[in-house]
Order: sequence, then C-alpha cells, then structure tokens
Amino acid sequence: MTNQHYGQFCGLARAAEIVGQRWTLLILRDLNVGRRRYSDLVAGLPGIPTNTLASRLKELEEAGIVARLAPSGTERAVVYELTPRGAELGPALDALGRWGAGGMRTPREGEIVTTASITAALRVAAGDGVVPAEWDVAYTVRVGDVETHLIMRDGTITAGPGPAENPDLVIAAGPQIRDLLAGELDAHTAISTGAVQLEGDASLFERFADSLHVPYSPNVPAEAPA
Amino acid sequence: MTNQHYGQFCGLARAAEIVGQRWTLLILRDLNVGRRRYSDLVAGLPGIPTNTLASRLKELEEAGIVARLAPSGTERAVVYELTPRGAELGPALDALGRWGAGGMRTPREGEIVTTASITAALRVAAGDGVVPAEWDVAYTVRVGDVETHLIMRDGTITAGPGPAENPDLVIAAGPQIRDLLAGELDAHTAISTGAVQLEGDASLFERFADSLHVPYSPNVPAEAPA
DNA sequence: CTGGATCCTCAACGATACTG
DNA sequence: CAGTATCGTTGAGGATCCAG
Repeated sequence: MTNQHYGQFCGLARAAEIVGQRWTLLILRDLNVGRRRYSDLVAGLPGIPTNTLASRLKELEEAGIVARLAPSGTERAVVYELTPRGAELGPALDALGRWGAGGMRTPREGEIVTTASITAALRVAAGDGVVPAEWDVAYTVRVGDVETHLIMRDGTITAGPGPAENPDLVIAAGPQIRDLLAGELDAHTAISTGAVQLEGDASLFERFADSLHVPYSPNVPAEAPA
Repeated sequence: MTNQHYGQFCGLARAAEIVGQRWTLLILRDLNVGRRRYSDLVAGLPGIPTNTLASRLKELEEAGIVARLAPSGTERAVVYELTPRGAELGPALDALGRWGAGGMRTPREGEIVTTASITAALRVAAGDGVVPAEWDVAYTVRVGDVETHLIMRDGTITAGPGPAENPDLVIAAGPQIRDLLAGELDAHTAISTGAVQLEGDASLFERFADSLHVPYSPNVPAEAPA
C-alpha cells in the first residue's frame, strides 16, 4: 500500500515510484491498447500473481492513472481504463518500448507474444505514423495466434487489437517479423523464404515493410553468456 | 544476478526487465549527465544501499548499458559511464521524467534535489532545445545548494552539472522554480515575490522563463488522502 | 464465471558493518 | 575509494479459496 519513495523532488524519481514497480509497465501497456477487464489483464500477462495485479490496479487507481469502472448498463463486468493522466504516459511507454526492441533479436526460450505486445510494437514501429494521405489500406497482422490490425488512412497509421474488418492484406509471420522491422530482411526475401505468408493484395506488403521500422541497436551484448 | 523476466517477446517487457528494477532509473539518470565514480553515485542517490548500487552496476554492465572504466593514467578511481546503447535510453528517460514532472507540484516532506535531478529537469524543460541562433547566453542555475548551468548557443540549449564559467546571469531559486517552468508563475512575479533571486543581467531572465517549459498535468490526484 | 482476498514461501531489497 | 558480508524486512510468486 505504502509505495516506495526515492526522496527526490524529481520527475523521473516520481515516475519511477510508479512505473518502477514490477509488472506495472506491462499493465499500462495493456491498458494503453484499450480498456480491459481484470480477466483480460490476467490473460495478457501470463505469470502475474493475481494479488500483484490487484495491488497494482489499486495503486494505479489511487495515483489517478487508472480508472475502475464498475459494471453498469449492458456491461456486467468491472473494466479498467487509463485516465487522461495515464494516457499521457503513452510517449514514455513508446520510447521505452522502442529502446527495448532495439536490443531484441530473437525470442528467448519460452517467450510469447500477446495482442497488446504486438499492437504496441506496431505503434512504435509506425513512429510518427505519417504516410501519404491518399493511402487507404487495412492490414490484419497475425503473429502466432495473435491477430492485430493496422490501418493506413488519412495520412496516418493506427494499430489496434483484433483483425481488420475488411483487410486488403493479411500478413502472417513468426518472430522473424522483427528482422523485417529492423530492416535486416527485405520484403522480397521475407516472402520468398516463407518468413511471412500473405493473403490478399500482396502488392501492399512493400509499403507495410517500408512504413514500419524499428532498427536493431548496435553493440547489443551477448545474452547471458552463462 | 539472474534478472527477472516477463516471458514476453516485447520491447517494453525487455526494457522493464532492466529499468523496472528499483533504483535503476535514477542510476541511469545520474550517468546520463556524465561519467560518475561509485562515490559520486552514492552521494547523488541518498538512501541507496551500497550493495544495491553494486548489484545494479554489475547488472547494467552485463547488459551492455554501463561501462566500468578501471583506473588508468591520471584517473585513480573507477569510473562508470553509459555505453552507446545506454545513451540511447536518453529519450525514454526524458519522456518518463517529463511525465513525472507533470504530476509534481510541491516537494513532499524531506524531498531533496540533486545535481543530476536539476540537470535532467532543465534538459527536459528545454524540450527540443531550439532557440534563435543569435542567442549566446550562459546561466548558472542554483536550487538549494545545487549548481547547474544552462547554455543557449548556436540555436540550441544544453544543460549540465556545475556552474557556468562566466555566467551572464545567476538564477537562484527554491522548488518554486517548478511553478515557473509550469507557466503558473510569470517571470515578473517570480522576481517581485522573491521566488527567484538574480545576479547579473536580469533582462536575460525572461528568455530563460520563456524557453523552458514543463506544464502541470490536469487532474493530478490528491496526494495520499489517507 | 468474474473479481478478487488470503496464506505461505522465498527471493529481492534495505541497513549497517566491515574489508582489500 | 570501492566495494563485500551479514542479517533483518519487504514484497513478489504461487496456490487456493471466497463473494457477487
């Protein structure tokens, strides 16, 4: 209940008192994608102890970052969502996610992807999300059994959970999609090697690959050389 | 030694495994200001247990984020600095610090400021740091007994630890400087109420106040309504 | 079935003392 | 100066149970 304090009158210290708690950053990532029920969060955060999730939600609510919406009307479940103040964390989450992705090459043993993680990755990869205004394309992006959508419309890119309604192109891939975003795997090779499978207008794949980018960072250390 | 893992192939999760550790964000903030000795870090992080600092530095070194420079030549002390990969965290630290500062009004009981916290705050407040190219001003900014400098030159703003060499203006203030940066306290009032004291060319104060900005966020919750 | 609360165990953190 | 050693305390992890 009593949060840890660093005793410094410093924005980063105040932020660290909140997001420095274990699991909190991932909870916020999931909520940043959209409102979620308690059980959705449990499902999207494999391994989180239920008491930890309950504590975090309570702390975040007290901090004014998360709102707890009691069941009402057609909704018959408790729903959590970010407050405006919580939504302001978006740029910081993106910056951290971009940095972390830079050092991320292949999955470690047992690592999974979730809807929120793919959605967040696509948003980060979209950068400022500016594309030619005349583009109007809907993609469904499938990684493992997770489906997300990415829309290029009105000059911007938006990404969200779940498939697109009428996708022009469905892109299915494994973790190798990371190499594509890093620019280490070009669109043609990705298709010819089977790293990605396409359903729909395959000519739209190139602008997908060109518009999304999260480079690898140089000098990434060996992982746990034991 | 064995870091906590979240089991997700996700940039934010990877970042959280590192910066989600207690004290790590503040250690990185201090190192982001410049290379530091072990004892500098201890001094800049009041309350950090020495074994925790040692553990964090070792973990960060193994992660390729911090470099440990053994004594050599004129240097007769161990020095820590960010690697290039560690320096890439800068934007994320800034984004987090800006968010945290938005919810920060007055210091809590016992909260202090440090050289690194003020330096980081000035950098965040400078934003993209673009000012008219013809400006060439050096400020010393003193908060409590902490001295930092801020230079506007060649169209950009830079901030660092320690006083300016030949300051055009020395600005001394308490935590109320926060209100100034938030735009809640205008330059004239700040001077007339004694919230800030100036030594030097006071006419340069206005461009300081105009160029630096970290707004308060709306809907900041009451602090611990108990 | 959702949304938690409780209990217990253990690893991580925190404070202090001490050393190469 | 730059840490390690020791030991007490806290919080996370995991399983289970309970209320609406």
